[in-house]
Amino acid sequence: MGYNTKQGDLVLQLMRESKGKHMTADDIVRCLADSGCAVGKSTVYRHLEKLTKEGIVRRFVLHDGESACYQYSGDGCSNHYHLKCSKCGTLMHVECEYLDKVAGHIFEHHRFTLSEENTVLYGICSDCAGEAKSCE
Amino acid sequence: MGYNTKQGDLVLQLMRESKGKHMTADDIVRCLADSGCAVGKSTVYRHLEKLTKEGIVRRFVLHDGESACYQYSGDGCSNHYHLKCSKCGTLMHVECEYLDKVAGHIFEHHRFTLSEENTVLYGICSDCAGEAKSCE
DNA sequence: CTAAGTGCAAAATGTTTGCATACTT
DNA sequence: AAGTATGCAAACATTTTGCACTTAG
Repeated sequence: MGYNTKQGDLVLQLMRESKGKHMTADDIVRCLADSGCAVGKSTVYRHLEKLTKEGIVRRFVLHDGESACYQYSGDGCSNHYHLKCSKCGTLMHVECEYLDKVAGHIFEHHRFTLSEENTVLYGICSDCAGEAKSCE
Repeated sequence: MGYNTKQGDLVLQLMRESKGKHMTADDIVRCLADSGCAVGKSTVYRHLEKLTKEGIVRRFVLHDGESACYQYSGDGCSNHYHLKCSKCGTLMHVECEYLDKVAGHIFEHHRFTLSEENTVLYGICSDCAGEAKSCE
């Protein structure tokens, strides 16, 4: 896979541009197609696998049966937490110094290496909390 | 689903007996079939979904594309955090003042009401972190 | 008797693979 | 030219769903 190809560049470039965000394989396929540079689904998967192995991209699964997400991990990738509302399903991305310390606490006091990107904090978002409990 | 059925009992009973262990839906189907009490796959899925909603069983996704695991969560599992090792699957129950404050922080700063009992923190336990990375 | 539960097989994902063709080097 | 990468379609695995049939209340 040493060859340099248009498709490989497109995938890497998109991931790099989307630093901070995470997207599913399908998002990537659609995004590339929308920008007029369609790349085959299998090709996208193959590049994502390669990039993941190389550590350039990180792969993680947000609970349930949901599909895998990929995120550029390149340089100083700011880890962020995910808050998911159990009612409406909204996923919130949170960057927060205080929360970053939590991983440190857990490691020091509970001897457990927290994986922020694989962890989803469940609860109720303000919209759902404020409204009547009817959307269940 | 108020009805009491043989199949429902079998699934619940198996989960209860397997307290501490976790198994995939397929494990459960196979296990029941092996003990001479075959239960249809869809029925097993339906009961697992119900039990999960009721909080009697907890659902996990340990790794990437792997299938979901279910574990009896029985009684008194509220008010503390769960740490799940992505390698060995061990579930740790953690009570901790510091972590209790996290929910407060999230509510105040991110307007999100965290649900401790529905949240599982994923990472690597000290046993797995200490050993060679061979159990993958 | 009526509503709910069961289980098969088919559909619906999300991901991987086989293979002929196109592209890199 | 020789070997890789691509992309379609088919294969896969897991979970969900449609529907006729059984069972609990």
